Amino acid sequence: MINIKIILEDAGIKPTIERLSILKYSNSKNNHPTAAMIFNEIVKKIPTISKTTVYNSLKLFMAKGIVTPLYITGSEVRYDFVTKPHHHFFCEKCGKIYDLEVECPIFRKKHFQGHLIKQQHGYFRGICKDCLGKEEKKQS
Amino acid sequence: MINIKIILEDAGIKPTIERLSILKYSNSKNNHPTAAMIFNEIVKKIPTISKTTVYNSLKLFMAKGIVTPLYITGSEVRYDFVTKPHHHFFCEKCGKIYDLEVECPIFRKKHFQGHLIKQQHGYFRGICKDCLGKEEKKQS
DNA sequence: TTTCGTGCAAAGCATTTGCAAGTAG
DNA sequence: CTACTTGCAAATGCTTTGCACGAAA
Repeated sequence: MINIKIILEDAGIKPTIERLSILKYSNSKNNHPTAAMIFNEIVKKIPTISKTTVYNSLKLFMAKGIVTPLYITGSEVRYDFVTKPHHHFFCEKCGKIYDLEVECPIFRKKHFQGHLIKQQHGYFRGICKDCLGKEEKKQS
Repeated sequence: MINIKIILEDAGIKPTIERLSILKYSNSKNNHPTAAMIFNEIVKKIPTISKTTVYNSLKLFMAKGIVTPLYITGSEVRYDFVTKPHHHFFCEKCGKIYDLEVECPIFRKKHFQGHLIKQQHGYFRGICKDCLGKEEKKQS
């Protein structure tokens, strides 16, 4: 069980109710939400929250390395709670992003062809097993 | 030597001067340009060209599979002329994108954990060898 | 009091859309 | 004539910025 409050305190971030909610939501549902998804969910419980605060908080979390941005869809940033290194699969049908654990030597290298590698990330795109299942049902 | 005109004709696209220029530029410099970079370059030779035409043409090329979008920087789409499968390294200092040839079994799979994989892309970020070289010079 | 956090409104950018005028066959 | 292409201008959508109010130490 992860303690959200301690994560913020360890990073030197004051744990306000807004920040706790934002970090909790980006972690709990494991759905790699957009800023809009986070806002729409939290505004139900904290009606006074603004999008500015969501963006401010996410920016702060990124600076501290607590969340990472995923540029997988092209039109909007998805936020990923940082745990252990992993990769992502984006379903073009339902828009869901799955975590993938992939073993490959290149993903452990610090240098490649003279370049210093600070981040590496496997992006996969296609149709997820759930959506494939629905297609089969339709046809039968 | 690639014949740009034939590529367009084979794809069923009428090779107008604008489209030829756009495709030529996204291929020749091998710099994975943004729409703005393409526009700024071409407007020097064809002063009447509009950004709309650049976007229209790129959309058409993507629909035909002639170019692919790269969502590597987060703030803008970079366009990649499609040749053989490869991966990308983005330099945070100079913004340049390098092609990488990486061998890894996962990048050849069509299915993974039940998902249908249509595209896969290894995405690396850090500091390129040129910028590393410049840093060393400064310090000495 | 001084600093920090919040949030409204406006601005900024990349991209898309509506539509009118031009071109090719 | 008909279908396609171009390009201006306006709109859209995500994100950032300016600024003022309010809370905390």
